[in-house]
Amino acid sequence: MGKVYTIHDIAIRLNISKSTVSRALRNHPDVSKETKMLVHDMASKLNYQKNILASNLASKNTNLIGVVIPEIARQHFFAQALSGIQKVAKEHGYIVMVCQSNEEFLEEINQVNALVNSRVAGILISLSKETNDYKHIQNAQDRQTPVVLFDRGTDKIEISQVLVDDYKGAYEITNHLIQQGYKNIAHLSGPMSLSISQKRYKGFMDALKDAGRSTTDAYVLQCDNLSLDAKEATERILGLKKRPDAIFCMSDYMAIQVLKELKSNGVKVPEDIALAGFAGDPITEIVEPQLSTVEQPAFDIGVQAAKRLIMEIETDDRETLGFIHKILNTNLLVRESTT
Amino acid sequence: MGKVYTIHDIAIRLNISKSTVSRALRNHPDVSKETKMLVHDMASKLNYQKNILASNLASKNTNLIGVVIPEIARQHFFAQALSGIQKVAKEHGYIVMVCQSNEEFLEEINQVNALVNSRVAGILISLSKETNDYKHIQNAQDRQTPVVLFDRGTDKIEISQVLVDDYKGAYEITNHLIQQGYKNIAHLSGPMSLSISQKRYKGFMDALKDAGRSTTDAYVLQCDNLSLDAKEATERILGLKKRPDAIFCMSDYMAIQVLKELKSNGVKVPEDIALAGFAGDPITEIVEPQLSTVEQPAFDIGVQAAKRLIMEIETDDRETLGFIHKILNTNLLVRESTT
DNA sequence: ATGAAAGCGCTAACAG
DNA sequence: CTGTTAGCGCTTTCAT
Repeated sequence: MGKVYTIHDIAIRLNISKSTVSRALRNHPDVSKETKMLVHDMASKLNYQKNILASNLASKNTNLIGVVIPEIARQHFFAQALSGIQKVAKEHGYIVMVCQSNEEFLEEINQVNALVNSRVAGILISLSKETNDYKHIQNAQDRQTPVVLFDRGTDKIEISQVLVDDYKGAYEITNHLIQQGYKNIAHLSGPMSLSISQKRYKGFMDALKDAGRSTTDAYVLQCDNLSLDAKEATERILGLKKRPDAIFCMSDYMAIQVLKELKSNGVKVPEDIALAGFAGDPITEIVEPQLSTVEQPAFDIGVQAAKRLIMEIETDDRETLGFIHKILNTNLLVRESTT
Repeated sequence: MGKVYTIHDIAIRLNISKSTVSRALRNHPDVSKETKMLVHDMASKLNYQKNILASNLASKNTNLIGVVIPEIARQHFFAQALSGIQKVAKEHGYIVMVCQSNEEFLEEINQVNALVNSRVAGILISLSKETNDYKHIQNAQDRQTPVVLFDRGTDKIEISQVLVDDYKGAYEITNHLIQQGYKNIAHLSGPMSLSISQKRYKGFMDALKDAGRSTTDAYVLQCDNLSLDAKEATERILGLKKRPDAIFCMSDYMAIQVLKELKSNGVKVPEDIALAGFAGDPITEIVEPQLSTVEQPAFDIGVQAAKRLIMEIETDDRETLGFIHKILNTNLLVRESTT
């Protein structure tokens, strides 16, 4: 039932001006030690809490960082990246607010706009798989809100991005499959609107090509959980007259589903079909057989992206700071499912 | 580089007053169709976006709901609950901002205070496992910010809570173990600061008692990942002279780790030792053997908690609305690991 | 070192 | 239906 006190209240009680209180509270050098003491004491006595809305409105800046990710759950990657973001944000005195786009374009637009309107200091986005238009992002930037993309980027607009070397990661694991002697490698790719799908697909194809394999008969299924889910895709693969002896899935999440489906069809991994994923989700270590995958530096992506965003927020010359593309390395994890 | 326009800008251009613009934008009935048209047109022409800070400051309310959860990842439960929260929030025009306490008390306090200071309309909290003092929550309520606890509650303060029937869930799965003929059931409990640990522990003990079992020699290990992690706990159990023939873990997360450890020690589940978890995490269906567990209505918890919070936010008589304790039912999932 | 005054961008009586 | 006038609670010149 407590009244909510303002600087006014404490100014009155101390018989000084609002301005002085405001300064004292922010530890402004122009305030005497004694006044500061008095103010702080009174503040804690009244349990004063600064109204951040008012503060931000007046000072025209906030300590909020908005994060928009496709989904918070299921993908261990985002959770990890988020931790990285939060670590850095905290160190620099920012609070992060997280929004989910649920992989929906319209929802992403909504969230971004809501964040901009809430006058966040900056925004970190990992694009939804439906996103193929970037006006909302452009718009945010135009409205002086720095934006940094992480993990899922685009070349269509000028913007800082912190990504993973998806191409190389896919290339390496495909190559590993080839080295292991698998002759007929299928690829379950993701929606091609996603940069990561494209790059992983390309890495896959190039690895085949470079090994002198025909890429024309490489069996690729685009699997986006809408028109085609992993379960169905697996069935199709199993139904092929020339059944692949290895499957490279563009994500661990897919790989897990495929594994489940293979098992329930009595197909042995890796004896009958080898299986590889992408992400480095901890679950790949738990399933049987353990899944080979491409480990991503998820936490570090978050860290780098947040650091860059904060730099863009705090610079006084955005113009000459420009944009960066940072590509982080992956790490091939060879496990039971491909050996 | 775009200038950021305000209602003032559009008022000037249209030669009307700010108030009318403000009203038109909010679709106030007192504004003529034509003016509304003009205003909206001009607004979109200038790409006007309302400054929510100013709006909220003036109207003294926000459309933000803060959520504080121990951790966003790893526990599928929270992700699910969050989805439920977001669904309801969206339906009612609220935006949710999510904060992690990382299971740390101090971090929880920080997050709650930050949310209150940002003048969120209300807060949903699932307590950290370190939390045993509730001043920060009391404080938020005192400052007119409704708070609802979900999943992890407490009886120490008067507050609305949406919980799961942990006691009954634990009782039932323990009973199932007993029915299956397991004679020596161990329990890996969680930190006793957590209401859910206590209730699950009690459910376990009572089930034994009611079956006429001696509870004094029931082997219970309190396992909080700090003083004792699941791996170590498993080793201890395996080292027992009178080795248990079943283990009931207070969480699926624990159960998975135990399972891993049992396997790596060549112990067969359920032949040598049966294993059960709690939560209904999808991972329990993926591991081998599939884990018996107690399914929680995670999404629904989120839904109910959010609904209640919004009710408390929007009521004009908080006093007589009072608090509620809502206990949702669980569902026993019997699978391979206990049969 | 402190105060007075203006204003951030919006909403909300109150008039008319 | 529209305009005028005050604020919301804080920051920020500009004086003193």
